[in-house]
Amino acid sequence: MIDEIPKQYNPKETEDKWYKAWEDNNLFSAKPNPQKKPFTIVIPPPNVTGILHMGHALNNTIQDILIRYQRMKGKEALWMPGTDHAGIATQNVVEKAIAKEGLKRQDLGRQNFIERVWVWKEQYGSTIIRQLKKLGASCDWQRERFTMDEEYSKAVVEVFVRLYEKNLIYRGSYIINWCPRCQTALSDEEAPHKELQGNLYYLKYPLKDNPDEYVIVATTRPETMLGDTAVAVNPKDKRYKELIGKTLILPLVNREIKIIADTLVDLKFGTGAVKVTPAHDPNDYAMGKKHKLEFINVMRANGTLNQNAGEYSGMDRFEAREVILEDLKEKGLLEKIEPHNLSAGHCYRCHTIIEPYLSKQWFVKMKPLAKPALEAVKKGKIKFYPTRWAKVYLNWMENIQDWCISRQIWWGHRLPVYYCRECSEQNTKNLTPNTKDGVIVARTKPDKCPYCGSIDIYQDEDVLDTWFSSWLWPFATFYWPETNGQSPPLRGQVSGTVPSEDLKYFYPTSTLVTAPEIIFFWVARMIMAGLEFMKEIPFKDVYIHGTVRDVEGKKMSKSLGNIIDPLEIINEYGTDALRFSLISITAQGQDVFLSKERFEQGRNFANKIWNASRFILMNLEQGQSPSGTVPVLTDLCVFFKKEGLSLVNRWILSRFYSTLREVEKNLENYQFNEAANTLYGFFWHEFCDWYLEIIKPDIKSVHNQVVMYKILEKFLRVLHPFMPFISEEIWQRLIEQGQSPSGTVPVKTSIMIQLWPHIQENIIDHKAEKTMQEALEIITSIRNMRLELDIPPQAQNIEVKISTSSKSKKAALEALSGQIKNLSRLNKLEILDEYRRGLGEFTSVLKDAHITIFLSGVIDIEKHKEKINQKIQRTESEINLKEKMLSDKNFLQRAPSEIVEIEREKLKNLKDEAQKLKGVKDGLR
RNA sequence: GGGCGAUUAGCUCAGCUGGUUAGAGCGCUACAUUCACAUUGUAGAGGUCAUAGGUUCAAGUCCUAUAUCGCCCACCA
Repeated sequence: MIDEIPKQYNPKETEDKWYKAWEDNNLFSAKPNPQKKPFTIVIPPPNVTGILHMGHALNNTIQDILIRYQRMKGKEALWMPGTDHAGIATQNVVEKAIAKEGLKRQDLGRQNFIERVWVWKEQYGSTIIRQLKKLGASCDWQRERFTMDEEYSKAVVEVFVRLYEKNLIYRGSYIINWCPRCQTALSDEEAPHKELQGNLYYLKYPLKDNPDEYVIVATTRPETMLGDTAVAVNPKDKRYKELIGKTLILPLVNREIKIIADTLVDLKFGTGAVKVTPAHDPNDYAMGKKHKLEFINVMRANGTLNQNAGEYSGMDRFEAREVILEDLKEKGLLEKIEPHNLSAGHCYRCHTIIEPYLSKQWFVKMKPLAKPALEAVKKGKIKFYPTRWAKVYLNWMENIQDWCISRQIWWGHRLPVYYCRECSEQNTKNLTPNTKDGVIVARTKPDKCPYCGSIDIYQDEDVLDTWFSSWLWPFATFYWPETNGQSPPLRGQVSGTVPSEDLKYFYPTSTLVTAPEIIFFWVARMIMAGLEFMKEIPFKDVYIHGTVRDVEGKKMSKSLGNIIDPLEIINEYGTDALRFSLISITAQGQDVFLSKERFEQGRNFANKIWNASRFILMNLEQGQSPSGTVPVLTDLCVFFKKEGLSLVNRWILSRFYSTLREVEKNLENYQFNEAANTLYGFFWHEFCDWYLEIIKPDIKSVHNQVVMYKILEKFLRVLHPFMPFISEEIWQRLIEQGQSPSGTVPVKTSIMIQLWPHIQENIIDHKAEKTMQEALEIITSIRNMRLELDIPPQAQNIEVKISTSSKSKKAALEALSGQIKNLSRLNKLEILDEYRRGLGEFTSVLKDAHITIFLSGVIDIEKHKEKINQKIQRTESEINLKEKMLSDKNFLQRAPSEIVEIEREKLKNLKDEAQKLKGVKDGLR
């Protein structure tokens, strides 16, 4: 049977097999259980158009670690999965697809187009879900949600109506961010500013009274001059004082515009005179309102100029810019062009430069929602990890602007807004002013107008911002607002669970794991929505992880071609390797710089675990201990009372529990890399490199059998959240083999539902750890000496004497002498309590021990002397430092006495060591 | 313009609340293959902790500047 275990771990043979087993046995599902505390994570829903990238891999690995850990800790752990309909992104993808057939969405019409999107969604929308499964994500898939599910959409409508009724949603004409390519309004967050290399154009606007005189204005977007309706100067500006109130002739259009005074104008910028285009700039818009200027829109939705642009009508905005500059230049009205760096908003979906555009949109009033959300973080009800993100959050929240939520696209939640044609006509005629412009906001389409009774009613064409549904994710996924238990059945039919109970039980959720880019879009808004609609925070902790970058620090993106595909890594190295490598290099909240080679570490670790386990399985007695008195799996505590354990076993057990404690602490503090590295170091460098090597010759002893088995078994459980597949594979083999005939042992079940090992404080033995540490140092020194003295590795006729004046150390060394001989490949070892120098020997000095090696062959005495000399020098310089320190009155007075004691002790040891070294040196003649 | 982060070994990075000799992975050097594992083992080399001040008995760690790189936010037309 053992022979069947291959020498190399093959992830492909285990991963799909175990994932299927977990799913088939419903191990991911969670439901309210009054016996247990809940632990809930809602997944940041990936876009349906998404394909798994490293960011997802990192994000979801972290969540899976948390969920698996808490599940093993005995919590009812729910990881709620789902996808986001991603309005603009998805619409763009499908538009591209139909473009291949030579079609535009307008050719299909709204209804048909949306049907196409649904078809697309059914076909490709589960790609990302399948990929998350490859990653080992233990989501409760029976609960999978989609932001356009029927029930979810009800929540969206409900929220819109409630906010409208509270006067927190309004409609109005404002300058918004317009993407001429997507042809929709965007929120401020969706139009991030990027630096652009542009120009500052100085244009001359002639005075009406005196066409030979000009006011020169500076602009970065000269094409908007066609919509200018004023020129503004600062009232304090002496240069223009005389001109305020005068009239200018707007070139090319020959419109008369006034010079107005406004403090908004910066005296130092440009010429101090600014052209005012109220329909195309937010500042100008404000001035336009204030000074009652005319609003002239010169652009169409697609970014071409409209009929107000006269002869430039039909040109693209950037094409028009060039032509207009040409024309101005011809008329001598272009003063100069200066290079100028500016920043402009870019569409976050298609990267087109945003046009500030006057249009009628729907907005959410944010200040009232922000207030409690600010408090929640300020009072520490919600904590950010790392804490610095709280500042970012607070800063944004304090300066929050109203949220533009209407989008002029087709894919999304249509606004629950209806218009009565009758009323709006009446209203334009100003006959019935109390009909709210015929606007009806309702949960379902009304049969007739509540104002006038007309049945001529139509729904608003626009859809809502995707984030207007995502911000409800922590509770809408539990079928809020249904609360009467009569809600729609869960997908996959989990019987006995009623959604309202779920919401009560699992909300507020525990931890949200996400990336910094999404704090404003999603995290902040979820907090506002949770507090507004649930009257409670949506989550307690927010863990913000870093961005995955390439080795040069660039964000990984398709267009840069610097992507490392997680699926390729899974294919090549295995999922566990991917997860472990990612986690081990991700310091809390720091960005991750990745190259493919990084994943070798995880693969190698998996292989190490595999082979160590293979070794243990090969050497593990079946079922019962050889003596028949000690069942292999008897609880350690009971066992220890009966039998005294060797130092080695006490040491490794203590090390294991110390490690476990460290890992737990790290996980509770969201220090995943620390946890992973602690585990790695323990298993590889302590358990494998030392422990297994030490016990190898005596591996069949009862103690060694029990301890080796117990540590592997417990280690696998601790490893499981990090490397779920390999831990399960080995666990299954181990449990089967280790099972005792008495049947008192854990039944053969999945590792993922086992309990996390309990820290047995009484087994942590610092003294044993220290003694062992020193013994290991001695072995290392002997090995080192062999190399230094060029003793061939095969040579075994080596004699060593270890002399120490410490009685306890002597006892420990005596107990370990067999192992020391073995690991240092010695033929004879003596432990003495006093060092006596003799001829033909070579001695190394440790803190309180001499190691003397006897050789009859040829050796390089000079080389050895040199080494000793170096060591003496190093020790003496250290002694100097310490002496200085210990003669410093300030130090003695102010440092805590323990520290002083430690330093004194250290100095004593150093002096001792120097003494011994000198003795050894003298012994070399 | 405001804010945040980074600067530690050849490379990529850890180092939590100041306190023994600053760590890891990769790479490098030497040696090792009847050994669970060469995706390995043993041993080793390699660091003025960006710079300058300061606080402290004590600074990689705290404070203040400076430099370089990166990110986020902002209505300089």
